[in-house]
Amino acid sequence: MDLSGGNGQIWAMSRSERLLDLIQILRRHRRPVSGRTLAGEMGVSIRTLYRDIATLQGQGAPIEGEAGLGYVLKPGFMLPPLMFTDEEIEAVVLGSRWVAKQPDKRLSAAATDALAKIAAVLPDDLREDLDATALLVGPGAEATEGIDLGLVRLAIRNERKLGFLYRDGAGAQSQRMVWPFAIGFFDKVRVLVAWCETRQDFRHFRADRMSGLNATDVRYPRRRQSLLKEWRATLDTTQAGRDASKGTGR
Amino acid sequence: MDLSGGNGQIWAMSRSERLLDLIQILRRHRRPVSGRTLAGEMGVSIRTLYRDIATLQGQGAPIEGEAGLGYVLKPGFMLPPLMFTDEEIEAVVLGSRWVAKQPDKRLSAAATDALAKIAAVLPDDLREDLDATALLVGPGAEATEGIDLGLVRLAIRNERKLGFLYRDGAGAQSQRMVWPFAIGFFDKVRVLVAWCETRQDFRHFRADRMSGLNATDVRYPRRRQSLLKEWRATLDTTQAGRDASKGTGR
DNA sequence: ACCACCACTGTCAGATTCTGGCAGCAGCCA
DNA sequence: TGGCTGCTGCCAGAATCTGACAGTGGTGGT
Repeated sequence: MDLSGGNGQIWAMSRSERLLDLIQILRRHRRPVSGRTLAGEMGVSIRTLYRDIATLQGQGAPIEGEAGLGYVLKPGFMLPPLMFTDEEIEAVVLGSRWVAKQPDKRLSAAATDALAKIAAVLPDDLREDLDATALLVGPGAEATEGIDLGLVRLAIRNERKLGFLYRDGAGAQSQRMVWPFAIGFFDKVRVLVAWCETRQDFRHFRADRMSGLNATDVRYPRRRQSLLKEWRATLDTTQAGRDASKGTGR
Repeated sequence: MDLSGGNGQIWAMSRSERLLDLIQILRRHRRPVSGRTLAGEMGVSIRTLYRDIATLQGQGAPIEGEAGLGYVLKPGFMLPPLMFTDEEIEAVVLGSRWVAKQPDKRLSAAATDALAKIAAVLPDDLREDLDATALLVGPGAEATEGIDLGLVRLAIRNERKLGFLYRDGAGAQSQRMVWPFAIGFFDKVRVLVAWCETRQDFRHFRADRMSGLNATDVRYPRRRQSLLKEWRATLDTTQAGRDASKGTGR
């Protein structure tokens, strides 16, 4: 039942579990960590730690060690072994293909890469099944947007202010400076959800009406999570819980 | 680089690799296989085989053994450890959420389950990132279909004939018997691609115009893969390669 | 009832692997 | 230069894995 998500069991780590833990620990520190520290945190000798690191690198984990500094895990994440139903894989692959067809180039490329990685480890028969089961959204949804949504996603992740020119439904232009915290993918259009400094309120902006994007380095003074929560609360009271996102299950 | 997709290396299997191999072997045989056979196929003693099976079961693998029969792996698949970029996970999760909002109940449920499994093993920070990054297609795409697309997918997977009533664009009704081999997910409508016995040609059918589904037990006399290939060839000559599906990247 | 076959468990010695400590080399920084 | 660090080779002891044997209980066929 547990599937090696085992964080905090009764200390009987069987190497392979320890390796996953190592990655988890590395993820937490984003600054270089010394081998000795890591070894201490895992209750293991330095020598063994070196061996573990080597093993992980051998498996493709992007861990980099530099003398005099320590270890850094390049952004990324190792998914432990997971059991999926045929239909679950089908769903995941179908979804990824949809994303791969989205206009957002960076996301699209990421989806393609993910697909390749998944396909690489799939048994042949299943791969063939999948090949046949999903022909994707063709031309239809290719809304053309003048801006790079990848930059917007970056701004969201780093909690930076974002400036741009917005043309509203009536065609009126206005200059905006906002605190972006979420993106909605709708049928034909993507929507940025943000706190608008100009209007001092939550606003959403259709990506195809935005232009002149200006990704600043200025961090906005709130936590993204709390903005999101607050915004959702707003929705609940005004729209009677029209769920915009159920999230990953919490 | 290789990531334990290692099939056929120079025999230095480190248990964990062997376990993955075991699952692969089990997948191939869909009828019950005796422990002795499995042990032989992996070049390992029966006792060890039993231990390996126990380990896998302990990790959540749906392997069932019955005395007098052998072992069966309930349909499903174990994904080995995989490295993903942040953006790749983002893409996969976003895609899965899209699928989760699709009208096809079974697929939708599968997507939700897959999401739960992925979310369960994600470190907290990443999970929060994802929570914020994708608000999904809201009401928009909920095309109502009178048929259960799950049945259609099943017929495709098992290569069974499918009967139904079709109402074409002009409103004319007709009874069809087809060999289904693919489903296309378009913007607002899902499309079944099949060889139509009535018309003796490839046809596609909008799901919202189908009714009176009759999933037969009769296997159609062609391989799904070859039908798919042939159909694609048709497309290439008539439509100058309007790609309907690039597949998993091979 | 009988038998062959099978899944499954316990035990135990030998093989295999893992681990920790030590020594040594090389790169980075002050 | 010295201190810190990554990294490798080596080796003995610890931990784990493996194979063989013995035994239990369930299933299907004759």
